[in-house]
Amino acid sequence: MYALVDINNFYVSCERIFNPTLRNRPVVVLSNNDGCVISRSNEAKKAGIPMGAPTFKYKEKFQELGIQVFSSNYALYGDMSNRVYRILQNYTLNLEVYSIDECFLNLHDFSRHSLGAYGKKIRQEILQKTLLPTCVGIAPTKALAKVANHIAKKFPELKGVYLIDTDEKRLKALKWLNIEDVWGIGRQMSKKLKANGVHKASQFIELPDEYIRKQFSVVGLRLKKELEGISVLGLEEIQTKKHIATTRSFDTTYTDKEYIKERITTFAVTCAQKLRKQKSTCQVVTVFIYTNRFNEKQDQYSRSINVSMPYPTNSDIELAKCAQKGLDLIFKQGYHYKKAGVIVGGIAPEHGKQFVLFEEEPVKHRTLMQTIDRLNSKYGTQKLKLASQALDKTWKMNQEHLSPNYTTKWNEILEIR
DNA sequence: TCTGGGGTCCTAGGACCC
DNA sequence: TCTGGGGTCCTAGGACCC
Repeated sequence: MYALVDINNFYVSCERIFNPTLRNRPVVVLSNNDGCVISRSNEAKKAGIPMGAPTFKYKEKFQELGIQVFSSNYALYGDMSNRVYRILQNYTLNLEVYSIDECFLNLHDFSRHSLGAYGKKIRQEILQKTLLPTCVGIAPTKALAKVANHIAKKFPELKGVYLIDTDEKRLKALKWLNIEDVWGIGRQMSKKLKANGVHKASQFIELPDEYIRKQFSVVGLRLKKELEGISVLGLEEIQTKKHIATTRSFDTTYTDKEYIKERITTFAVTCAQKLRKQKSTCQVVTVFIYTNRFNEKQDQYSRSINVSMPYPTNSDIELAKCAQKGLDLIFKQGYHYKKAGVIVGGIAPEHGKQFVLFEEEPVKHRTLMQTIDRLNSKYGTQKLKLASQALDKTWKMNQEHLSPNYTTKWNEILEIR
């Protein structure tokens, strides 16, 4: 049996912990740059604020309805997430951190007769120790645990915990569940399914295997098995990432190559730092650029390219060089660029690097990078930069509604007091 | 004027091999 | 008139997730 523990309206709930006046009031949290809504309290959902609502279109509505608005505060959310996972680790080490606010637990060590009670206990402990409300869904497969969690969320009388442990309950749940709410069925798939008269999860599992395989590939087929109660998705405990990305939308569009080159360089450096932090190297750098897809009047252009390196590295200098080379290959003059990014792949551990026959990373880099990291951690991130990064500029995000870093910066809190 | 960022996995098609 | 079969690997693009 699997449990899915999911923190309710996570970012909003984090803001509420330290600001009790927000309780029972409509609250939303915005994305980077305050661009759009990415977390909503139940009150905000009821008020008709959709997920992904662009801030500029909803500003008046926020005011009208007295909705409290926050910029995203990842220092706070990341720290609260860690606290929750430390609690869960006391229950079992057999867990998969699925996202910042969701965690799968494998419950095979737990007594089958009291799974519901365990769910309640977990929920209660998290609430007591962090003030974060969660829902717990328990079922024989991960996809069904998702379903159970969804039910726990929708029916308050269940008090946040639902257990699917019989076929009867499973079928009842699937008859109730709308097809678009099934984990793994997104916009395209539900459109196709509804066009064929499939509106409920129960109808999906009645479709023949061959049909699902053909229309939705093995991914769809696996999902069918999972919903039938046959577990095919295991717990993915390994936490090594396959890609690490640093990407941003710009405040406005830019046509100047030098500007974009500077941004790309900084993204590459950030990727290198993320790699060093987790003691990894990479061997492929992907660079991409986009125009503004929302502006239909402008000519659209988007391209990405992979640049392979001769040896695995996590050096700022190597990655910056490589990313700049990639940009040179894809940049086209005359377009208005709105977004760019750098993604590194071919990730491997720093130690036990593969032996390279002809080329070696310059040894100097390793000690240089260690020094840079040390100075930056002492004097603030990005104090020490490469010359190809802009020295005079700091790229500030739009964050008009940022809350204090309650749990990680005590001096800030004391100042407020 | 103003629409996020960071991930995963799969498939199709092309280049290449013998 | 007639032009093989069976592979691998890589990339771009698309679907999905939170």
